[in-house]
Amino acid sequence: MSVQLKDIAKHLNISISTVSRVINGTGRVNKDTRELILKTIKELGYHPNEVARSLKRKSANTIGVIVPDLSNSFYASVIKGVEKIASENEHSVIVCNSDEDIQKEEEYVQLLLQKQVTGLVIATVGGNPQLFEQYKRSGIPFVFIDNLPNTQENFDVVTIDNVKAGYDLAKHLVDQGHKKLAIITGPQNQSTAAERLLGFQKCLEDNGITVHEKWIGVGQFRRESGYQIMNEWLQQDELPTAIFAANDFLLYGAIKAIQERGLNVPNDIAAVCFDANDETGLVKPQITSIIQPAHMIGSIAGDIIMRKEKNKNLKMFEKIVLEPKLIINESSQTGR
Amino acid sequence: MSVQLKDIAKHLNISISTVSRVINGTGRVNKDTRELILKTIKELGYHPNEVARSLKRKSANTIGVIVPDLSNSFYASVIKGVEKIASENEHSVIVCNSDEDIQKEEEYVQLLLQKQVTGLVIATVGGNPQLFEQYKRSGIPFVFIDNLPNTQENFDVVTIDNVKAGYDLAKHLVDQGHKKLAIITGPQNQSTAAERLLGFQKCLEDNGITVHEKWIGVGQFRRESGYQIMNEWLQQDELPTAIFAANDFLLYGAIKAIQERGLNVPNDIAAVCFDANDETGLVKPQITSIIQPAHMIGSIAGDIIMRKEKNKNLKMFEKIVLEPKLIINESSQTGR
DNA sequence: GTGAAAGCGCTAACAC
DNA sequence: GTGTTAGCGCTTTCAC
Repeated sequence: MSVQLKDIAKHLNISISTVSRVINGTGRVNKDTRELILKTIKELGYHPNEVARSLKRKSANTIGVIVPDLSNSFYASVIKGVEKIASENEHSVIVCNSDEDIQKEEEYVQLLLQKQVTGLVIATVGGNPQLFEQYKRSGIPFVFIDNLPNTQENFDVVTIDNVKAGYDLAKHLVDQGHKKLAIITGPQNQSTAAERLLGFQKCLEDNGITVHEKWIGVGQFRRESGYQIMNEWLQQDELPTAIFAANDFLLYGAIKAIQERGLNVPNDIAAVCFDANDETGLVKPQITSIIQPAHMIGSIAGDIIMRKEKNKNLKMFEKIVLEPKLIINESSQTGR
Repeated sequence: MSVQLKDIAKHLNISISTVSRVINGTGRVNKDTRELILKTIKELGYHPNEVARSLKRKSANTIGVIVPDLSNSFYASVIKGVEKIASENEHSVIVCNSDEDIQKEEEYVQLLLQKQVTGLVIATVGGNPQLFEQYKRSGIPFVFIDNLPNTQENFDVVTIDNVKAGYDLAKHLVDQGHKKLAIITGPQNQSTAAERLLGFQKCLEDNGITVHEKWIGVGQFRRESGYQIMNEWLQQDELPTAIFAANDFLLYGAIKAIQERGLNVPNDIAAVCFDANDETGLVKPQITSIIQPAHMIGSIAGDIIMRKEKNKNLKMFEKIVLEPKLIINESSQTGR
């Protein structure tokens, strides 16, 4: 039962629309009545019902964000980036955690669409391309970050060149003299996982190094996967001299396995990965890593949505490819 | 223009209300027409407009969450906990990041209220008590986590006993023989910061140890604060033998300062803190820390809101105090 | 078992 | 400069 437009109108014996006008700053209103209205708004503590506004406006002035893992600092930064743009434009952000579950992801997309979001920023975990094409017809802008949809359709995209970054990261290991390289990557229906693998393979081929099937590990983007895959390798006779992980959690798991075996990183096995953002500053060994401009990815994605909202008939799709940084650290510098 | 109720009604030459009935499963509808309706809903790809529903329902079926820092894994876990309960109850979650800024926090509270959220989970950074009392009259449940509002009013609260936890953590250092203890805590208008300090002081007093004013550092809950405060101490003649930090970021910053000085943790200076959740498993030294049941805090907070939604006239406030765990690790075990 | 109609709180023509 | 009114898309009485 909060106070609403009609209450303050009644209170002043004027019409509801005049009040609406001063609230929205639209149309001309007599200066004195404006003052009076503003005053009683304060007094009565009126706040507009955003749901009613959204219904009228046909937009909730909200950006929806779907990420696979809220605990991952990369996504946390992306979200902060989106939020910055959103709040600058008086929009809010609904954050959803798909938990790397395609089903959950689809449900959230549906829900956000039903909530009439202005736009959607999504790091898909391999959702059905046909579904995305169908959503596209809703006219609500989808901006893909991180993982791209497996489709020929045009979509807005903000990402890095994962093939190239994978190549560069592998090249760094090759330059250190490594010939026995293993890779731990994520689900192959996630483009990041597939492309980073591709870059890795390409680099090895270009440098005349064999890519061993047995040293291509595929798991979820989680510590447990990295741990488990590494453990299997550690039980074999021949060990790789360097590990390339497609994200940080995979590598943390792998390193745990390596260390439990009494081996040292990097002296026994070197290690590199994507997205090792050390929030603590105390991770040992410090990880050589590809660092994506996460905050910028989020803010650009937010910008695209804002731009499309302002210019509805803008039928254009942007593919923004950002430059990541290769940070070289202990974990790839063999002491020998 | 997406398909809506009237489209599928028109398509079948029946009334809008019948369609609404089958969608909501309310009232009796002829079995055949029901089937038919369900079928065309599929065909035409109808999805209800949640905003319209929310307006009618006067609730957005959404839980709002405001946290000071999305990058903090403690809050990330809390959010996951809230989200779990929300999705079990077909609600969604709006996440807002106040960035430890009271102004931003207030704006977000206002916004969420306007968005007609079902309830609000908030880790306040010291918002105005009168404001909270005013919000309370809105009838929308506020559940406080982590930091409590500085007011006598009753509110729902899910937290730990920070005084006791602070006491226990300090006691651990005392038991290790430390007599020269320093504390780095957060803004004193955040109850966690104040209460952890209180517990620390109480413990020292109980054990006949002087609490030195000069070794009480107050900053933001950030790495930079910890770094800066520790650096100042390091420039003095006398050094503490142990550092107690009110959260993990503060301690990471302090340790950085200590290590840059060429000193060792824990051999030169022992260190403990709250909330050191090591997501990587590679933080060295491993931190002795009070670990809160973050996921549970979130899910209980969500539960309270769901309960209050179901039972509107439930005029009762719950104060849930959970037990944290004290995890003893390297950082407090002096080698001598 | 079904339909007509009111209304959720707001905005924006359109009249005056 | 101000008021009247028609919706936004849905749910829900109330008739029939």
